[in-house]
Amino acid sequence: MLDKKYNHKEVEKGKYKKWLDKEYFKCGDKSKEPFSIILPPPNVTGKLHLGHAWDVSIQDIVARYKRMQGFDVLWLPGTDHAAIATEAKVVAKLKKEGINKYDLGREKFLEKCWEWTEEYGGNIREEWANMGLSLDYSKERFTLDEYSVNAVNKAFIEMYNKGLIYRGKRIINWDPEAKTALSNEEVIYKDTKGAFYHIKYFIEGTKDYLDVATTRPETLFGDTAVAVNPKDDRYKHLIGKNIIVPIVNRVVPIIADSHADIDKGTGVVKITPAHDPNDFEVGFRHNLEQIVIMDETAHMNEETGKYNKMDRFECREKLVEELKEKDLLIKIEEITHSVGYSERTNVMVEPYLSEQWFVKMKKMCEDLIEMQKDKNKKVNFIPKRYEKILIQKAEECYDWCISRQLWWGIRIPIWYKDGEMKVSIESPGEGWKQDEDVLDTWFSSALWPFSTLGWAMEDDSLYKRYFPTNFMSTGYDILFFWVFRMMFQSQEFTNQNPFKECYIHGLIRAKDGRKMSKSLGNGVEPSEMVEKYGADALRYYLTTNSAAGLDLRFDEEKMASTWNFINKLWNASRFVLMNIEDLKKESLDNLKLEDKWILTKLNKTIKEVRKNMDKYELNLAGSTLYNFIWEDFCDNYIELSKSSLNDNTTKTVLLKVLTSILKMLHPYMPYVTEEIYSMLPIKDSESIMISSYPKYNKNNSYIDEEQLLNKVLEDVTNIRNLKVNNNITKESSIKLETSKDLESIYKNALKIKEEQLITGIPSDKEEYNYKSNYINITFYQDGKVINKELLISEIEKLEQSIKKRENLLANENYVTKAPAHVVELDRQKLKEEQEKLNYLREQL
RNA sequence: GGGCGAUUAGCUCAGUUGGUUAGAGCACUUGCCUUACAAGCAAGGGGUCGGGAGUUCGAGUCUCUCAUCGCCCACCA
Repeated sequence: MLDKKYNHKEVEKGKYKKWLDKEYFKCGDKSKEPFSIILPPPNVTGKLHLGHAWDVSIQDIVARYKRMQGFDVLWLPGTDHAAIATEAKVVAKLKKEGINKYDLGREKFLEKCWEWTEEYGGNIREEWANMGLSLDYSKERFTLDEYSVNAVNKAFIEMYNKGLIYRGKRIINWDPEAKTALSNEEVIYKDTKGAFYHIKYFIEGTKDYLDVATTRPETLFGDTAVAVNPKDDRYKHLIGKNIIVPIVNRVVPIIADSHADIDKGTGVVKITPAHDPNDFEVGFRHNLEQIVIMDETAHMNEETGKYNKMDRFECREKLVEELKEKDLLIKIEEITHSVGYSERTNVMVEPYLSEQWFVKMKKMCEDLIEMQKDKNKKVNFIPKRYEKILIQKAEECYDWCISRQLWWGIRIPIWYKDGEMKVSIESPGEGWKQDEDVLDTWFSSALWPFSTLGWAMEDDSLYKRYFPTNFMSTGYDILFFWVFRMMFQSQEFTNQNPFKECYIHGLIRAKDGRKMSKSLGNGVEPSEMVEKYGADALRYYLTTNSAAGLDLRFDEEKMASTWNFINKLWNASRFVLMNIEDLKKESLDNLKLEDKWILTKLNKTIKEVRKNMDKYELNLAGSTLYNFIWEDFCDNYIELSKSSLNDNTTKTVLLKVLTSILKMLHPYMPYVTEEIYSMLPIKDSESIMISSYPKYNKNNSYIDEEQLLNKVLEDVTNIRNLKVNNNITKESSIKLETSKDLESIYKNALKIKEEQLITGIPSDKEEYNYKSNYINITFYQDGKVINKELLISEIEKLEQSIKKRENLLANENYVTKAPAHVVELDRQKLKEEQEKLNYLREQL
């Protein structure tokens, strides 16, 4: 016997281990059609947050659904070394111990990183288990294992040989804290208070100066020109003359370049080719010298004279003082402008001239756009709009900086000796030195859908069977970081897209709509919710409370109401199990009206749920189930079944409906459905996980009976309403006229006792009547206080409705143009309303 | 500057190719311990679907426009 209350801790205990022991999560049944999902690998040293919990719930639902439909499902788990994020954490930890990364040396430092990975790597696996995820752990991968490293090397070498990867001295985004280059995607722009510093630049040999405005005065040490727009009449005469950079007193040319915007600031712009991406381009066009004025920690270098070794911000302050003193500062105009910060270390990014490795993007972006136009090859995005966003990104693509001056990662397979350069995994021989840099962590992630399957391994059988994968799910925040890059890399190396469907979900927000973050202290841990409400409740809540692609505000009240729903399921199951214990053999020979009704509703529900599951509309499938279970099954069918619980047919219907409900809920709520399923007296498999998903069966539909009981239940509601409104008690006498078939249903639903029934009409009582096509019922009791107001307002409402409908049906356009069944429904409805109106008028 | 999304009940949100009276959870009112469940049951109240215009027999849904909030990209001397 089940407990009276659902206890998620009891229910969830031990089940995951059992599934693992039985190897239900393992793929490989060749007799079945393959279906594959690759889990987006979380940061190995991170924690599972609610966003992950959402993401993995979606995937597990799809995996379990497909498995129950008879697919050979591979859901491959893995973790990411997350180069910069992990390295930053290890550096911070060492710092606390008073150890400097560079003193430790590369090899020792990597040992520390591996230790860290071992220590924290288990956390993630534990949290996957808590969520009940049906991952095939025998295929688990890590972005630094040989599957990934081999693939990265193979891909790099191929791209290098094709000329898709090149080395160049460019302005990149430099993180002076982590001392590494970043890709554009790793820079976050934030509005920051700053100022325009207007500085006097004297024209050579004159006492005239130009007002040059800059937000970064300290970069003047690197100025090698001042530019004006060639069309700017104010300065035309100065083009070709020289100007003197203040403080350093360097003589530089005044050049004409369209980069200078006539309407912006003073129209004069200083050019610092080594410290600004636009200036770099200008410098390139005009063949200007590039003077680097900072070191890799964003401290000033020897080019800056007395400011040498000073921090960039301190230098700015001191330099402005000096400019003031020397009367070179015209004014300081405070502004708010957006400034780039490093995604990981949160320090202000410095545009920095350095030698880096890049992936040439133009051709691959064009190919991606082309492939997206091919119906058979494209990735289907859910929701669709993300395809457009991706194409826009591809249209304005720029080259991808892939080298990172870090140690934790996959090293670039390039070797140098005496100015020569060779691409190779192993050292080409004596005296060759490998490039010091590692690759952007996203370079390995981009290959993930096929590297994990053994694309670069001798045994590529998994790759052959499961690639391309069927389904990918991820948040929109990594659309450009990851989805985009997986697509072009996969297209480059396999000529096809890495997945057929790509489900994009939003971000989890706090209840007030703000981002969940450590600093705000409003974060919610999934493990906390699992503890409090169970994994089943968390999974169902996350996947049924928003539409695809939109953010979700986390609301613990809804978690609680999800728990209530499971408790409802639990108790309905309790009721069914209590009453079918002795069911030996299923039998449906004696179907009553309510049996046909619930079986038809069930059949419709199966159809609807499957339709939505197939479209990955998990919220719609979920709410269809919710309504069916709570309203149709619990509130109506179970109540009606109570009068015939000894009947084998009733028992069978209860079992059948419950079994189907459990199966359809299983992808959402694996634990509780497994628990209840295990107690069913008759079932088709040892675990619900490996049972088959309910199928729509058109022979199981009794449309007429369904309609009839729907009407009867409407009557029941109306009669209950009449009773409530008029205070009709259990002691009232009742005259009941209805058909034989419906009598017991009405009696049951309205809880009419035999002794209340009378045949004559008592003269001294007041009467209350309700009549429809199926029933004519009158209640008699003393002391009538007619609720005239209520009756009148009801009549008024009805009259309005009738008028509206009559007008509609009088409209020839409507009658001729609208579909026949819609018009027919209106006619029927009108008839019913008119009958009801007559009735109400009589009562008044 | 370019683009995307949101705006529906007091709150948080669903709403499929345009088609009966726009739904749910929570909150609210009234009455019930009816032996599956009081974390429940029964009956209710509450919405001119952000504003305006258009297409249509018919618009929460399609088109245009305005507003507010949010996000992404680009620029940022």
